[in-house]
Amino acid sequence: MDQKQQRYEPHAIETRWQARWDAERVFAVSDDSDKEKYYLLEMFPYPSGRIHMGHSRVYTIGDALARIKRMQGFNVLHPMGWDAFGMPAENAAIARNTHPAEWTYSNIDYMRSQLKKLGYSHDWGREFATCDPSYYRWEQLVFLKMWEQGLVYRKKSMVNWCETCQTVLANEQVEAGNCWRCDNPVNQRELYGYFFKITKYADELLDWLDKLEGWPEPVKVMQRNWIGKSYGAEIHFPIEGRDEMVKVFTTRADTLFGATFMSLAPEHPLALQLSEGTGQEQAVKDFIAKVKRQSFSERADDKTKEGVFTGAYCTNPMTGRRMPVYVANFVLMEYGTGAVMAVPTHDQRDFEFAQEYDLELVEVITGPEGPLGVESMTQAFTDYGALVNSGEFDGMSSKEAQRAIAAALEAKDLGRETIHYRLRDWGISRQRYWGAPIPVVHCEKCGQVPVPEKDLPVELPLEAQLTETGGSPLPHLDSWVNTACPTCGGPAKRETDTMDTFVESSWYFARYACPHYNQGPLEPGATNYWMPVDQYIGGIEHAVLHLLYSRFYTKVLRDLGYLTADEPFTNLMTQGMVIKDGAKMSKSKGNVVDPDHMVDKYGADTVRLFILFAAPPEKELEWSDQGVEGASRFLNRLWRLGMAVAEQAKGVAPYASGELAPALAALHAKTHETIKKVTQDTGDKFQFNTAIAAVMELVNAISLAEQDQSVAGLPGREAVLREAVESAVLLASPMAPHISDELWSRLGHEGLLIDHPWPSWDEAALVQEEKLVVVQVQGKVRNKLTLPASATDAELEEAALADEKVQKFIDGKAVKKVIVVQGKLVNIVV
RNA sequence: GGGAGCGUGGUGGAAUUGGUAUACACGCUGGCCUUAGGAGCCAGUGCCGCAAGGCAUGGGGGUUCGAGUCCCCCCGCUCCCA
Repeated sequence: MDQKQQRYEPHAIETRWQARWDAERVFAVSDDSDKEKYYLLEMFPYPSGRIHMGHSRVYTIGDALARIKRMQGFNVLHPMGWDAFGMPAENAAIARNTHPAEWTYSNIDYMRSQLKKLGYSHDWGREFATCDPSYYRWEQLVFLKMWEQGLVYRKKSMVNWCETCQTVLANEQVEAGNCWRCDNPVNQRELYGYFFKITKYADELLDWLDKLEGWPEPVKVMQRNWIGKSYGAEIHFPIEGRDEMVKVFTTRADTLFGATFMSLAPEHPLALQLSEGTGQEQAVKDFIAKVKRQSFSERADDKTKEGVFTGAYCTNPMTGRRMPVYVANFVLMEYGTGAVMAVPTHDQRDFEFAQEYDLELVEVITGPEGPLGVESMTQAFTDYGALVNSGEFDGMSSKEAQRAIAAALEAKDLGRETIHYRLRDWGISRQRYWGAPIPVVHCEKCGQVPVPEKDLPVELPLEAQLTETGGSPLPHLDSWVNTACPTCGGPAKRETDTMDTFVESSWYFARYACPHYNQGPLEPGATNYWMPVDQYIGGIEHAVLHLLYSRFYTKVLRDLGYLTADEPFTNLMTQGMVIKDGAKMSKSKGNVVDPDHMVDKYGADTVRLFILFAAPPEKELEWSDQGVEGASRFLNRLWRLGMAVAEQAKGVAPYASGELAPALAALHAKTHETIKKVTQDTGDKFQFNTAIAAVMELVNAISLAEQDQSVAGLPGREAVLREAVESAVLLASPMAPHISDELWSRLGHEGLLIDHPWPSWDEAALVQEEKLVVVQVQGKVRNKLTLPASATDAELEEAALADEKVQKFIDGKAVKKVIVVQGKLVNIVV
């Protein structure tokens, strides 16, 4: 062995082992196995150019778990690929005068090499990029099948338009009025687009959340809120002098008798119409224009409740009251019907609005304390209660009245009980180039015609030239746009919108089961075996985006007969962000740490170990250069000990049985305690931080024992040391796989640790002869006694009472009570 | 405004069903070794106190033999929804 190799040299070691893993294809899996399957998946990356710290974290967490499961005897699928369509490719292509495809594929090549440098156990044989026609052709096929089932439709509607991105966004992709990707304000525009009927699955998506026991509660709550199922009534308010109704959805039909005016969203089609000829037309126009200039947050701010009278009136269908119709900024077109029956006595926003514009108050619900009196109300009474001033419904509870009033309205054909969902259909049309073409052609004679299956894929034309103005080049690419109608053969034009890239990520996880299958999107045998994903890992920012779309799409695939799984992900883990100096890493803040630089400086094992050690996975991780140094120091320590023991215990088998001196018995016990702790901390929980702490404790204990002169030459010393070191190496291997494989080989083993069984602990080794018993007086710790483990509770009590220090605190007082806890604690009450 | 979560040393963070608060690591202090130290090893490190001891898990109450953990109120921070 050459002298140089005695030192821990991470780069040499890592290159060597990565080459061997690659050459032997050790991470390739098949579904032909007697072992139980375990499908572990991290959210796949967008090939933006370089791996960032967030990627390193999610893939390190996933890799540690994948390796543990593999060692524990599972047939582990751990694939990797690329979410490769998307706008950054277009922007980069324009900026660099290249093509999105070229930019994307070169990024993929670079990022793949980065991931490999981190030593992840991905099965690269299953890699694919979603921008490859062999992938998106199946998405187009599913689109056609969805079309047949009425799950896709085209409509003109008000849509969210991001000016910066020059495209439409789905509701889920608008965050606080801004674009989820570029964070610029989103405005409304009327456009044609294709929609997936996710609303048809609203109930199933909601109900199944209760069965997803392996999902974090916050994510489920967010999805529940997003779906927003509410029971209530639709109520029609006839408009005075017109043959039209204002339709309203309310969950508080019980307050109908208190509705004294009507509030419309500024975008409501009736808002302007109703003001025509009333003299209020200009005022309404000005107000709408003003609201349009307001940002989302200004509008949502409770303090700025503003409105304007339209000059028109509608009629309360129960009381016949004449209700002035207002346009109000706090009413949003996106929710409900864009119109709110205003009950100022029992809704706080309506109350404030009524105060501002001096509108009438009628109290119709009373609480246990009786009526508040409209004169003295300082805020709305929003609780449920008993009805008053409500005619035949007086005395009913809110709950009873809601149903009774809805029934009464239905009898008059002016309303009905109904269920409302906040969830809207998923708009998937994007006015962008770098995406999967929507397989439809538009014929003057036949209208919209789906492309026949045999003509798939509709390939994205790579010859398109992007222009600096940003829009999609597809509408201008005549050679591609002009085609023949599949039905009549006449001239037709291709749809030039592409699909939302969230469609690709809604089924990639299933495609990993059969990435090369070319008879359809999914091969039944493979997906039946692998799906659903047993453990999914990714950022919580996708709680109502990717994670909701994927659930929906999985159910669609199931109903189309492509899958049998009901849900895509059995267990979900959402990892926290990586931050530096208390803030999210960003170029503008200058606090970005590049994982590549860290790997170059310290090696992949150190980076991985630090990432896992610094924080539990679901929490934020504060990057610390000193913390990385600490991880590096630990690996150096492990290396030195491993090498020392390899030398001293050459040819010695790990300890199995025989009498041991107390110090050696203690190390043997520590070894098994550590195996137990690491197994438990990493198994169902993902507490790699405490697992690593336990391995560090073991290594500290080995280090002490190795230097302990009092055990030198004693029987079993080398065997115990070997057992301890080999255990430490095995337990550390999922986190720091390269150094572990290297030490394993230096310890005289042939195989790879990934193929080695996970160590098991011996309960007998954990049994100690003596126990530390804490003695309290009045609940305060007064002494700690070392007593035989066999001591009974009575003996513990006796020993505690006899103790000098304890006596001092009892101070001659009468002992009232003694509590003994399972041979580890005695509390004396005086 | 509504909902959820979180507040533990100088720092990141540990603490089974309520049972030794501060594991592990960083940082810091002192020492050893060294031509040197961004290496290694040893010791110390919650606060007050010479000590005995007392006080400490955002603040205040409560339940309990015993509370970081359970309950109530308040303060602060974060996230989601409006």
